[in-house]
Amino acid sequence: MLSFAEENYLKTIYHLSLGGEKNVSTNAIADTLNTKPASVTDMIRKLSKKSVINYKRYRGVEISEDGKKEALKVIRKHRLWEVFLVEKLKFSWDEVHVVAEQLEHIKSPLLIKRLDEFLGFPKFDPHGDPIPDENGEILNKPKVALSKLEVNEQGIVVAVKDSSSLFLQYLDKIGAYLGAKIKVNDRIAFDGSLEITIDNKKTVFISKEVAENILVTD
Amino acid sequence: MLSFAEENYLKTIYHLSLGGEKNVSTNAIADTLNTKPASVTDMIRKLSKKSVINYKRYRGVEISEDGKKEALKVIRKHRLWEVFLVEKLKFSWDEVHVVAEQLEHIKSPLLIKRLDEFLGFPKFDPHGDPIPDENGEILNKPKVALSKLEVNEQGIVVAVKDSSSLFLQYLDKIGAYLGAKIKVNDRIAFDGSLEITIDNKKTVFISKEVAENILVTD
DNA sequence: ATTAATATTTAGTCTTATCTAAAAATATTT
DNA sequence: AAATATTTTTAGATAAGACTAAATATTAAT
Repeated sequence: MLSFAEENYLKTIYHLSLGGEKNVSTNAIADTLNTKPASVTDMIRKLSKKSVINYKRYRGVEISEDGKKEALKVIRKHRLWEVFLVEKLKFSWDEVHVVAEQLEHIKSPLLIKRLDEFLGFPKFDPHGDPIPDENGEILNKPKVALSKLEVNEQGIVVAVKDSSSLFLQYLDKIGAYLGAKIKVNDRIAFDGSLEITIDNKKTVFISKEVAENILVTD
Repeated sequence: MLSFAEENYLKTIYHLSLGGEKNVSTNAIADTLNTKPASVTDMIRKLSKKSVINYKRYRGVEISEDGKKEALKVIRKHRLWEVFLVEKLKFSWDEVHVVAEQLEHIKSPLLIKRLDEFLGFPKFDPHGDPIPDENGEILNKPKVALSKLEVNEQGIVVAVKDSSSLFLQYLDKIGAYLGAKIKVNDRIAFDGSLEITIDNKKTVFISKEVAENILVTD
């Protein structure tokens, strides 16, 4: 059984290992967890002993199959709780993360089974990220940045790259909710900004940077 | 801010201080928490420094006003989560406690406010214990053991003294749910057992011991 | 009122998770 | 390829929460 801290490290390693390189560096882990590299080395030892990661000194870590399973369990819990908070308790997009960080560590398989049922077996969390099933399988539709669409193409908002409060609040303000349909009307050659129409109602301009941080599918 | 462990100690001290003596002994705390007296002394020091209890060496502890408030906050969370588990997630009486022990430590005032709303501002938990409000106020109807009723009197099941799984499962079996109306038909002089009718439907015999562990109000 | 029994505290140790400072290994630059 | 910079690890400390064993207070019993 993993401790809270161990679960957090493992989750971080899993997330980092999705971003390119398969070997995750000590510093990268320390940075995302706001701890010191020395602490990371200590924890890595423990996780390695529990064989949820593979580790060679000075060579970074690779998550094992077992570790991936454990990480996905935590991520499943996190995302299910986020759905609960938004759909049942009327939390806004940007308020859920901190609370879900705590709830994800509650140990009770029955609780998660029943929560899943209660929520109607959701497949995506409020940020549009897929919820792993009990076996750790993830449904993965191809996602593309809004900035990559051609003029007159459209897509459904399914996720964001930047999930800072500031960004999510901005999206709320312009009405670019999860599930919103966005059509690209025009691309301004000067700065790459876009004129878009949201849900066939509102037409706004967004910067290139914003468009790069909104992910859509068709 | 109190840690998980500190919250658990404080909750225990609060509960113990309701049972008669105002000064709670080191051993009593150790017994209910399944720790050793030496560990209790250590923790008592910490809690005393945070002024949630008053402590004099060898004289046991008394919970302070601040401490009472903190304890009631935790108890409020515990009982609200129990309502959620039973009413929304279809947990049975005897499954909720262990999970609520974990959920009660989640730190988010907003979460509890919204949960309370979502549940319709319940006043009692599934065991019939009152839920403190945001200010720590408890609604307290006088409760009496079923064994104390006269023949032909009746009452509503509002709580149990023994909340072990075995007992709760037995109550479920005979249909003596929270809120059930129980009428005492007869008292057997030989062993003090009772013949009762539950919800005007089912008539069963229960032992004196069982009757002493069911609490009712009128 | 001593003695015996019980309760409580102290002293010292362990584990988990963190830190700082220094040493060692790896990467990068010139 | 030697020198420099960066990354990672080691060594040693600290704080929380728990433990055992021994010492000290308090309470009960003769």
